[in-house]
Amino acid sequence: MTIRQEKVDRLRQMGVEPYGERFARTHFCQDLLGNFAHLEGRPVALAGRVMALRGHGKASFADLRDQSGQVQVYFKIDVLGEERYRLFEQVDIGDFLGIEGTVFRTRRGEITVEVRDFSFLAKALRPLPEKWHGLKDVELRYRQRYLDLIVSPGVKETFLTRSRIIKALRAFLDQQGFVEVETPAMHAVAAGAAARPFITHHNALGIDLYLRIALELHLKRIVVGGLEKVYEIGRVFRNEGISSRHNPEFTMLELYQAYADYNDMMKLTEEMFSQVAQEVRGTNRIVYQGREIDLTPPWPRLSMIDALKEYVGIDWLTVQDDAEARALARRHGLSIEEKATKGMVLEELVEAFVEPHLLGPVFLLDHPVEISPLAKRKKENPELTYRFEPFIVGREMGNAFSELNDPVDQRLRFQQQLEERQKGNEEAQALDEDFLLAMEHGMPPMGGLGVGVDRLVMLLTDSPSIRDVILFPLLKPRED
RNA sequence: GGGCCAUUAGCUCAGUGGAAGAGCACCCGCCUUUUAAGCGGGGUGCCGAUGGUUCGAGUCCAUCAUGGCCCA
Repeated sequence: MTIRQEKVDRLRQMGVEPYGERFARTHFCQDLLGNFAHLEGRPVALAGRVMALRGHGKASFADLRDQSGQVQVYFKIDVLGEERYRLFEQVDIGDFLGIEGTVFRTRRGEITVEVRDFSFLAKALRPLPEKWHGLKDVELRYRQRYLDLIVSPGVKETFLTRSRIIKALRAFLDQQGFVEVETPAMHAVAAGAAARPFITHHNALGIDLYLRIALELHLKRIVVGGLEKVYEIGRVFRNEGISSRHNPEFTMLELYQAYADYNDMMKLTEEMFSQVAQEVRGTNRIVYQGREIDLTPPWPRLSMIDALKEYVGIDWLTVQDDAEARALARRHGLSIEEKATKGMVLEELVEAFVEPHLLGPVFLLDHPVEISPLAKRKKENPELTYRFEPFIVGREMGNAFSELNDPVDQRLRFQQQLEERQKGNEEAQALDEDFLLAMEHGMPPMGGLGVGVDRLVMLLTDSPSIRDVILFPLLKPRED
């Protein structure tokens, strides 16, 4: 570090500014590799970071990298003259240079630029990680993601793919006639999902606010207002633990379609996943962690009750009450709280014995009403709702329902959630009076869908951890 | 929250109670088509932190910190 600082000082003494300004680049590195026939002998101007140096006394090779790729550049004292060659001797691996020169091919066949002039765009004071093994320390990879992007193979591609996935989602929804909207991230009431919120404070208003845990209730207000197909792709925040599948802030896609139901949402989901996979992978048959998954629609529909019968052999329809449900689950080795209701037990059983087996893609449907306070009850069985979750590789990829639009029932459901909360369930949903006010003005029946965008990106980039698809995952600050 | 594992040079790692090491990177010298360039020389360190055991601790023990994996 001090040695590199001395080089900066030396350059300034030589009258050269180590931190340049605008540089008029004519080509990307990849252009030279892909179009050598047309560029041989022609002048080009490249800008990028020095990735390697191979000195030969009075001539030297360097590898210059830009976003498109990497190309070799050749500095020769005959061409540059002694003075500029002395400047070149101050170049380190990691520096940003702008170079001008002519394209040729070396004896060994490598496409190279013979440098006629160059300038320092940014001198690096710290070295890059080792070129061969790269960065193995995952903590360093996340804390200094810029280094990870430079030296770890595939990382840049993952995030470029993430960008293409989000573009493809937008393209699909726009093409289906959905309107993209933006709703507040700071809420007076954190509702719309079962999760604990982050609390923040507004000084001028003198009130606490919550970072949103879902997009749902504001998007529904918009449908009340007459926009019939809306979506938002946005960050939500949940104050919970961190794991390879959970980051406290993550990206949700939510969409709502008036006059549709959850069957329409299933069709939309499978078409959307399929189309996005085609767009970024070029196929419906993707491989995730060694398993092949075929996203071609239609996906199987499996009700929770049928799933329980199929995977565990339990006939749920014969279960009479909460106590019997709890006893049944305990016989299967689950520890169930005394206050758990029949519907909660059903969810526990399915989560424990069914979900891990759902390689999918498959829609798991018809969730109990107690755990689905925003979903419409099933006509033929009011203990259940028109709700589904798409599962792929045993992983919940989203959540959707025919949305409850009866304001009286909605109030009742919220109140049941409040009772839950009083019993100690900190994740029970909050009552959003302002949302009820909107619904009381008349909310059309609609289908709604939420998709965990990060999990979709994991699936389509074959990434085992959510941290592989979030550029800066949350970490504890370092002490020093 | 619980269990297991990791933390040594800028990076990747070895070092299993007795003199802090290797490769890359870096520094000095040589080298005008090399490419994980090469040749010769140089170790640049708070061994995560704090206590303890011991004649002696990178190594053993305890606590803490950060991270990873598994579980709740």
